[in-house]
Amino acid sequence: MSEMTQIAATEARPYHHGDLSRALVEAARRILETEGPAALSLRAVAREAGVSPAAPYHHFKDKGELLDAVAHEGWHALDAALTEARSKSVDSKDRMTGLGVAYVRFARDNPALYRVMYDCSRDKDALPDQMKEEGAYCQVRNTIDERTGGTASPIDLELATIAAWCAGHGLAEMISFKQFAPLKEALGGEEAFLRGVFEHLGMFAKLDQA
Amino acid sequence: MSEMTQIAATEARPYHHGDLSRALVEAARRILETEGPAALSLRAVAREAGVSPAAPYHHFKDKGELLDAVAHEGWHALDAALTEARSKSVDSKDRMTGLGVAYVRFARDNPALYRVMYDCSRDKDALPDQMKEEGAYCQVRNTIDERTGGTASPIDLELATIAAWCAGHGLAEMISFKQFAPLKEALGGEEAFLRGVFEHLGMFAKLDQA
DNA sequence: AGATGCATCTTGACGGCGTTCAGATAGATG
DNA sequence: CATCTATCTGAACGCCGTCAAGATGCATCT
Repeated sequence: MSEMTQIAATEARPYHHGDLSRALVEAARRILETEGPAALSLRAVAREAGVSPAAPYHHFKDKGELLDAVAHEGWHALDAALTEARSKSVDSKDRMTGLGVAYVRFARDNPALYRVMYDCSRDKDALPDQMKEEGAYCQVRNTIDERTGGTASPIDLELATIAAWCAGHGLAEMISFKQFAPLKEALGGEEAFLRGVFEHLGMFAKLDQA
Repeated sequence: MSEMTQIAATEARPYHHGDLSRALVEAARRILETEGPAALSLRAVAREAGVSPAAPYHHFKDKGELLDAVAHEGWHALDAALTEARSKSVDSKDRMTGLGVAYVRFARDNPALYRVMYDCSRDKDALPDQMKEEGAYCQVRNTIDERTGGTASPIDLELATIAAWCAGHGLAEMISFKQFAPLKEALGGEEAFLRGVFEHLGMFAKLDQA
C-alpha cells in the first residue's frame, strides 16, 4: 500500500489525471516535432494529452503560459547542447566557433522548438530571466572571457557576448534558406559553410581597424 | 469624358471597388502599424478596406499571398533605407557599420513590418528571389566588395555578406530586449550600443587568427 | 467511517478566425 | 441592348482561444 503510494508519488499524479501540466508540455513538444509550430493549438495539445479543451486552464493562465513552459525546456536543452560542445573542444582555439556551430545546429535540429523559444521572448521583449546569471547566454560569455584571458572590460565582454549571440541567432534563422544551398555545396557541406560564415564575422572589426 | 477615364485609369479602379488588391495591402500596413502583427487577420484587413471577408480571395490565393505582397513592399522600403545610408557616408571607413546601423534601425522603426517580412521568408525557407540580383542583400555585398577593393574571392564575398546579414538580422530581432537596456544606458544611447556590438563582431575572426 | 471542502476536469457556449461556394452586381464586350 | 465575366456579398463550415457552470473524486477533519 505504501509502496503504491510511493509509486504514485514518483509518477506525481496528484489528482484526476496526474500531473497534467507536465503531460501537456510533453504533448506540446510531441506536436511540435511531428506537425510543426503551425499545428500547435491549445486544443490540439489537450487532444494529444487526452483531456478536454478547457482542462489546460487549470494549469496555465492561457496558451502563452503553456508555450512559455515549452520554451523553458527548450532553453535548458540548448544549454545542455552548448555545455557538451564546450567540453568537447579541448583546444581553446576554435572553442568559440565550435560553440557557434553547436548553437546553429541546435536550431536546425529543433526548428519548431527554437521558433517557440524566440516567439515567447519577442512577446515579452526579453530573453528568459535566468539566462543572464546562468544558462546558454552565460556559457557564451564565459567562453569569450576564457578566450581573452579575462582581460576584456565588463562592457566589452557584454558587447562581445551580444554580438556573438546575435550572429548565432541570425545564422540559425537563415541556415535553411534555399539561396545558400549552392554555396554550401561549393564548400563541401553545411559544417564548412557554418564555419566559413563565422570566420567572416570579423569583417566589421577587421576592416575598421585597418 | 476621356478626362474622367484618364483619372479613373490613373486611380486604377478596374471594377467595382477599384484596385482592391492595392487597397488591401495598404489596409494591412495600416493595421500592422496601429495594432501590430497579432491583429493582422484577413477579416480585419477586409473590414479596414470596407469589403466582405471573402472579397480578398479574388485577388490573393490565401492570407499568405496577401502577406507576401506586404512583405514585398517591406523589402523595397528596406532597400531604400540602405540606399540612403550608403549615400550618406562618403567616408568608406565606417560605411559597413553605417549600413548595419541603418538595417537595425529599419527593423526597430518598423517592427511589425519587419516581422512579416521574415515570417514570409521562413514559410518559404528563402529570402525573396529578387534579392540576390538586386535590392538590400545586394547592397550589402556591393559595399563589402568596394571596401575590400574587389580583392575578395566570390565565395569569400558571399560568406562575408551572409555573415553581415545574419549579424544584422540577429541584432535587429534583439535590439529591443529589456536585458540590454542597462548596457545601452551605460554606453550613452542606442546608437553607441549598436556600433559597439557591430565592432565586436570580429571576435571570431580576430581570436582565431591570433 | 462519513461528511465536507476544494482542486480538477467536462460540457457547452461565445465570438473570431481562414476558407469555400452559390448567387447578386455591374463594368466590358459585341 | 444583350451577354459575358470579373468582382463582390452572404451564409456556412470547421477550427481556434477562452470562459462559466456543473460534475467528479482526492484529501482532510471530525
